[in-house]
Amino acid sequence: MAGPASSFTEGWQQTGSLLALRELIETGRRLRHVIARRAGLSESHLVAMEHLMRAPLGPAELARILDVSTAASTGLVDRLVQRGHVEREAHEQDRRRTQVQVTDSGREEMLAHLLPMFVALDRLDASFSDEERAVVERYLRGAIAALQQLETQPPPSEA
Amino acid sequence: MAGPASSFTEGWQQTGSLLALRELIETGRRLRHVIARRAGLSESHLVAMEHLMRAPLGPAELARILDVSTAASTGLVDRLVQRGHVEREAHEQDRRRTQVQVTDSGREEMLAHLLPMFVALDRLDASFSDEERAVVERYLRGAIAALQQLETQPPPSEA
DNA sequence: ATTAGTTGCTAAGTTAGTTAGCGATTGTAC
DNA sequence: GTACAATCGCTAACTAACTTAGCAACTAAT
Repeated sequence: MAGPASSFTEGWQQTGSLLALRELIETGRRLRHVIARRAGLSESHLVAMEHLMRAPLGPAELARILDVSTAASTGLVDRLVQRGHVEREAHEQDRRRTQVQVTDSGREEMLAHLLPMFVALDRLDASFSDEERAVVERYLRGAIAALQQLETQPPPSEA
Repeated sequence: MAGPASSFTEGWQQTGSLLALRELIETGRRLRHVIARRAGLSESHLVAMEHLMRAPLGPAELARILDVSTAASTGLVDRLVQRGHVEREAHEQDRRRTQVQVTDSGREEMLAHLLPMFVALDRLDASFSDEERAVVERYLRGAIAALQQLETQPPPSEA
């Protein structure tokens, strides 16, 4: 006998855009997994490198971003240092801290893996008009906001 | 000195929709991580359950979908059986195979975690017109196709 | 000056993956 | 029909990446 949640989803009519949205998230996850494998990295390493390429971070900041313990973050940074992808540097003002900085060679190697995806998506994006892109952006921003809200609040069943 | 890939991305103009697209993929990844944690599952378990809720699968099929070894797939199914989420059943025609079937309670528990996301995205989707949704779907399908193509072909640097 | 909190690490342990190999079974070639 | 190849799903031994607990050095707050 199906429970209430199963009954809900059985009767649920999903639009093409909604199905495509969920499939995109799943495809993005799979591609990241494939890229990590090609790069010889774990997915955590890949995500960490993507963040570090934006700006240097401390291991504790990285731990918070990746939602892992500081011990795990230390280990992860150790492995990225071993590969020559990043370097640890002393913090200018706070002697407790270090700054993890991506090396030039690390950045180049990461981009060699990520660029095909950037280029492919850029090409798709360029094939839409400004008006169309505005609609798409509004939809995607709405989806991002909805998902982000769920990250921080517990589901209704926890009451 | 920046390499060629770094120089490319430095000069790269990204549109709002392109930035939103990449941020959506990242937010989807984070939310899946959070949902897995809340459910007390690893991300592999969560992905496996999502697939099994669509249709029963054999451990070897699951291994291919998840891109893990059959040994890992066996272990994963073992743990899902231990939690009462799935059951193994003999295959009707092929005595080598088993079918992994989601239990009613497993399905209910998974949906309790996933439903808030479904509902939130459904609500967003409903706030767009048919014409707008058509544009969004075309964009998302294009993005999915582009990403799927990259899963199967090596990047240009491997030549 | 003292207390509270943060940073980043080590140690010991756990989880979930890997590779190698195997028996049972099915599929293919002859 | 027989022999061989391929597939399925598992076990064993090992590895990678995480966890919790705890610590010294340092900064923030009082």
